[in-house]
Amino acid sequence: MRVSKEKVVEHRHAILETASRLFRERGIENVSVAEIMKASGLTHGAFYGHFRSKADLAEQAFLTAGAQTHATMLAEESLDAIIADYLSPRHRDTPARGCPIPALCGEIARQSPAFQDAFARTTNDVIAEIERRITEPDPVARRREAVAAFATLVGAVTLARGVAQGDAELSDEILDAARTRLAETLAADRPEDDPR
Amino acid sequence: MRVSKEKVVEHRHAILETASRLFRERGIENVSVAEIMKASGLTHGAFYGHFRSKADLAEQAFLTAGAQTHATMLAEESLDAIIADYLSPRHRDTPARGCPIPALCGEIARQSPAFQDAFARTTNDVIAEIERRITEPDPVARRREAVAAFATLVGAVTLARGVAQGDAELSDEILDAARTRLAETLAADRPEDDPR
DNA sequence: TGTACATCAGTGAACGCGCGTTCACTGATGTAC
DNA sequence: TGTACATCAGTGAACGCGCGTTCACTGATGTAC
Repeated sequence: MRVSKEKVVEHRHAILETASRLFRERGIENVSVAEIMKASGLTHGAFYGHFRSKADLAEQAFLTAGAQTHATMLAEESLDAIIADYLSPRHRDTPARGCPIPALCGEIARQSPAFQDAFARTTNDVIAEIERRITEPDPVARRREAVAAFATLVGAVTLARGVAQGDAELSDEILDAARTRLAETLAADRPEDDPR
Repeated sequence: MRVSKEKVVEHRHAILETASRLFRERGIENVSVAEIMKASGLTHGAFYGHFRSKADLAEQAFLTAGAQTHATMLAEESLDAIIADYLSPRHRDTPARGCPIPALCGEIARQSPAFQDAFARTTNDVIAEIERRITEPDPVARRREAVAAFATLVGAVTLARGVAQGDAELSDEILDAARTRLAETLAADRPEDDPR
């Protein structure tokens, strides 16, 4: 049956949020359209009134999650705070609410060119947000440090999630080691801030 | 029709090698049993004479790839050579022959507990191989550096693969930045070797 | 060494299942008068 | 403001397809004599 215009907007929003959450939690290919629609309080047939295809939804859900992550980073004052959040057990254990980059990185190669472009752009945006908080004066070195730092963040979260079930201690160790390493690199960038 | 005992061994080996290659290239869930068997020169029905299930094959294929990667690392003299290999465009572009850890990390959470244990063990083995080549005398700091270095390696390869189609320049930049960062960390560990 | 037969690796049709997507239908919403 | 009707969001059955897995059958291998 037909529903009000307000409900249509609400439904579209619910589908996007549910998909964004489930895709990060279990991967795009492991979540079905029917499951997303059921979790959004609708039946699967209504899906194609809101999105052109599952691939279209996946791309928009990624952008939604990317924008939320970017906004969270903008709100953080210091790079230390961003790193602490990114490498927290909480971020490792709740990918559904976390950064979509490590969550979906492995599936990107099989997505559409438009999705791959969006993924690369979001990655660049996040790196830029890190760079803005590095005090190193040389712009080339600063950019390089930001890229390397993000690689460490993504690798630590990805690996920590991968070994979480098989070796919980190693998982914690990975997060701690990455945090310590990044803190040392940061400190070296601003010796005047670090009295050691 | 029945085949010779030698052929049986050859067939099992072919299935394992093909699966190991295809799983790393496209992920376990995106390669079918039928495709593996066809690429191994057999029909899908013969599969269950060699392996109990696809999950069983996946676990053994991972261990095969892990052992090969471990052997390659053992053959490398220096940590710099290991890092250069791991962060090479060649490793990024041919996951089928590369380290199975970044290739399969994202799918591990959905595999059997036995598989997850094997994944964590292999990760620990690779980290130990890195640690053995770090000159830092304090064992706690040395272990920490090895764990952080591997997180950076895995993150750089994973991210570089993720953005390879969408932004080839960024992909190269990620590999270079991680290599530079690790080289600097390494140099700091052995100031007597680094005249700068 | 040669023959007869039991063994069993491989074949390919078939299974039940879940997937993404389509579509005829329903009935509440929104609009024209 | 009240009524008649056109619109269209949502429903649920149905589609073709590929998946992992099973199984009756085939015919070359390996063995007992």
